[in-house]
Amino acid sequence: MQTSTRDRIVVATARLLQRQGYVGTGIKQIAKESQATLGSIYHFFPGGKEAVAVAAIRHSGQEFAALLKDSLDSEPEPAEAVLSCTRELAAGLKESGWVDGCPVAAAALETLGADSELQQACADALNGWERLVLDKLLGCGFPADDARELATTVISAIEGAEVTAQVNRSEEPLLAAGRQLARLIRSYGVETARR
Amino acid sequence: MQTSTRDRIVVATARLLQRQGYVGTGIKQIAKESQATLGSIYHFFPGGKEAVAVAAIRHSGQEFAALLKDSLDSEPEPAEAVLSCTRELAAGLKESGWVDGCPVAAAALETLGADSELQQACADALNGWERLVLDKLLGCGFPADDARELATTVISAIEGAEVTAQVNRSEEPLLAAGRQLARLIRSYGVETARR
DNA sequence: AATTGGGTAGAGCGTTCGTTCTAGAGCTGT
DNA sequence: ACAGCTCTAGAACGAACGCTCTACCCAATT
Repeated sequence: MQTSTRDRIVVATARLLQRQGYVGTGIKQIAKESQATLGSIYHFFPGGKEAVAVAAIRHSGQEFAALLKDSLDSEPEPAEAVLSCTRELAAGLKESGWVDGCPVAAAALETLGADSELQQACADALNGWERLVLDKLLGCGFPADDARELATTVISAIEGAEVTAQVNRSEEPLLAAGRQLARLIRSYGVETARR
Repeated sequence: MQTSTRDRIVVATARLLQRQGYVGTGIKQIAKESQATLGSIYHFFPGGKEAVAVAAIRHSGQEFAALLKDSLDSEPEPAEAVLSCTRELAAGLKESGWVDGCPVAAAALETLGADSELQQACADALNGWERLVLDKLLGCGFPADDARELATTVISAIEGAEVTAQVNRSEEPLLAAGRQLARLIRSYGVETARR
């Protein structure tokens, strides 16, 4: 057995949350999908369903952060980097049959009212991604205020574009958002000095 | 009795879907909230839960379209119009305790896999809103290609910014998106001739 | 060899789900 | 007065929910 049971549970839950949200995902489905049993799940996560979901969201947050970081680092210019990022997301989304969108959006929207630990985990994930974009912009010489506002806008727009792309089963919204975001970033006319 | 039972069901369901999504909303909760009974619900909507949800999403789609149209028409310049729109959304979101976000996003994300009538209703709503923005841009003299790509980007960005704002319980993401979208729109340098 | 305890296995608890069903209330046309 | 209709009312069904519980496996420790 290569991967530990705990990891299998987390990974399977992450995918299920991404596709069907929190309420739509049952503990027994997690058990089946991760090849674990109820006993194992409650052994590793005495907190029950919510605890599993929190771990899964944190996992998804880090996983996507790694992907985002790679994509941002692959291009020196931030405008180009964002563009390449949306292209990657569009390709992945299409490949999954428009099913694997933002890994936290569905769960986040369902648990908004009840400031739970789960909701906090979603917020953390989103803010972590935003910080990656912010750092990229700062590293390219953007003024702090501009960079901050741009970073939140970039993450928000990508988030929304992914939803739109999923609903319309088309890469176009994501690609359009990428092009427009690149244009927006370039409009600040910061010549990237370093790197 | 002012409003008909059917309308009460649709309106109550729309609000519940907006806040807790499709799976998170139960038929019995709809009955309680709308002051109807199970009998009434199944009388007006023989299709069951999904039929109620479809009607509710369509209702939400039109309602938000009206709000969007008013907001867009309140300003001659499209950049200003989008900005004012995000301000309105931010205010409403805050007022609701960060709970009343996009009325279709939650439901849309949960039902992505199963190309149901519900998913189609969500897509229709989104596309209807996009069309309003598109018409505004076209009416202000934007070239068709630019207008189309801008419209999808505007809707996507607002959508995503609303989610980000909800998760962070802050108006800032929505306001930042509004400012940046306005900047983006202005960057096309189209002087609005007519009107 | 015996014991311990982390991990596995799943039957079963109480509750809630969406739906169906029967019964009746309130009105209209004859 | 009566039949025929729309709409209301909620009990009851099977299925699925999250969770608890006991029993068991097996490698490491004594």
